[in-house]
Amino acid sequence: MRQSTYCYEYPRPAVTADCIIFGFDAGTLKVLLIERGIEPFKGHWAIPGGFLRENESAEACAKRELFEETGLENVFMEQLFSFTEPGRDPRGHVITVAYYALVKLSEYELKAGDDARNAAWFPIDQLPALAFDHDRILHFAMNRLRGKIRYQPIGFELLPGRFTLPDLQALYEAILQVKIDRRNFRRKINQTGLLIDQNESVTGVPHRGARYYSFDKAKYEQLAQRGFNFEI
Amino acid sequence: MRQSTYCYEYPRPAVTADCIIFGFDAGTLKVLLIERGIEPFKGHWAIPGGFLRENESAEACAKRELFEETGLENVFMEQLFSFTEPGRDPRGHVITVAYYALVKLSEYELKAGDDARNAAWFPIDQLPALAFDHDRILHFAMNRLRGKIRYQPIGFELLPGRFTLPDLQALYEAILQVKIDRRNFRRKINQTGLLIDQNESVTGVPHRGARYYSFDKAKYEQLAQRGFNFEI
DNA sequence: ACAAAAGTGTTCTGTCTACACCCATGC
DNA sequence: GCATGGGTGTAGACAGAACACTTTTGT
Repeated sequence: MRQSTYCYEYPRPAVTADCIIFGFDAGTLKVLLIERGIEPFKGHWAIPGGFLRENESAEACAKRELFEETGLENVFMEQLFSFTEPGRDPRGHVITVAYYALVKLSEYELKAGDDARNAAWFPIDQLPALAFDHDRILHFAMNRLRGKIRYQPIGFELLPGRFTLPDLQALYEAILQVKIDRRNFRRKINQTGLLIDQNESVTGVPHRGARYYSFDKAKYEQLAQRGFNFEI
Repeated sequence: MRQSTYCYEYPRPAVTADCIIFGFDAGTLKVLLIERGIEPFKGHWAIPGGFLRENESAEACAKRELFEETGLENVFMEQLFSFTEPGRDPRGHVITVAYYALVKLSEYELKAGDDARNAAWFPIDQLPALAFDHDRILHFAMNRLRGKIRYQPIGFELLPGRFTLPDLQALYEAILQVKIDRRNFRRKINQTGLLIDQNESVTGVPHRGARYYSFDKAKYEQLAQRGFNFEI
């Protein structure tokens, strides 16, 4: 049996790891939110997260939360920022190490269903009121994603293993919130030499079907080590 | 009188804020380090930092540490990363929210002298062995600085209010570790329109003295709000 | 045959790079 | 007058932006 209280000479804030989980579906960027079942902010939507366990790193905690909510593992995850102001949480001083993850919604669909808690995907421009300072954290994550997608090939983490160039372009347009010229976009992407042509096309659409490609991650990592810079 | 112990139902890691303090002097990028007077790592050099006080934000804590070590206030400071792995500190689970600060060494020189603890500036390429995982934190900070100086006008935070273009170029060369063409560098800087000519030159040197400039921070902030992007 | 989206090249413009000579100052 | 570093312009290469027509497919 474990002792029921932990005592320290100096006060310590509580520490949580929260994770903004982004997905991309039907041309729309989405985030996974959890409806809180307990106070404070009962009934509000919140970013998934929880308190660090004993001797658990924040990243391990965030990955655990992600797995519990989505069943997904081995996805792209990166530390975002730590929010440490007293007053963020009415229960006392709680500091949050925030992460963001990019998941392939196509893979997620298969595994969902363990919903003891109420979880839902919200389009990024149709968010409900959020608990705590989670709107601030989410804006932080959006800005990071917008900045990073331009010089790191992280967009592919949001698409299925096989995707089309129109898909990829729609993803960039949704995240950057700009229209991109089709010809210039394709040229830039092709110049990187990091797409593998799958020699297959979309079928069953009433127009020419787009070609499938996949991202050559191994090649990218080789090049990255030699100072190559992905830029869109 | 305050109670002598704090008890919580669940275990909590201890939280510190540490701050890498960068300075620039004589063409060299430097960091301020503290020689530890107590175990663990007694006698090793370490990044200044300390435990969060009750209801203190990590940023406030880092600023307090900075002021205690250097006497400087209102300097550029930014959150770097949080280090949360158990095992970082032999005393138990300690998570560190790391910051980095850029200080004008010219102003610092005036105020130094409150050295109860042993503090010293080390050139970035002549570092001693560091305590804990502080070498990792420092490399993190160097990479951030290198990345950020290219698209944010933070270099000016390391120079005196009045500086010359050769000074500025030396700063960029020291941080980016590349040689830059003098003419191209000057053109780029001038194109930003953010330097104010002080109509004065260096004197007392056995060659033509370089002109003094200052950085127009107010103008930059105006432009930044309208989407202007500083790029070198 | 037509509707709907995929695919493809060229021109123009502006920016980055490379490069060499004169200028001011103190000794 | 000479040694030292400060200051300046130009030509060629390259990359980004703008732009319109043809191709494929299902109905």
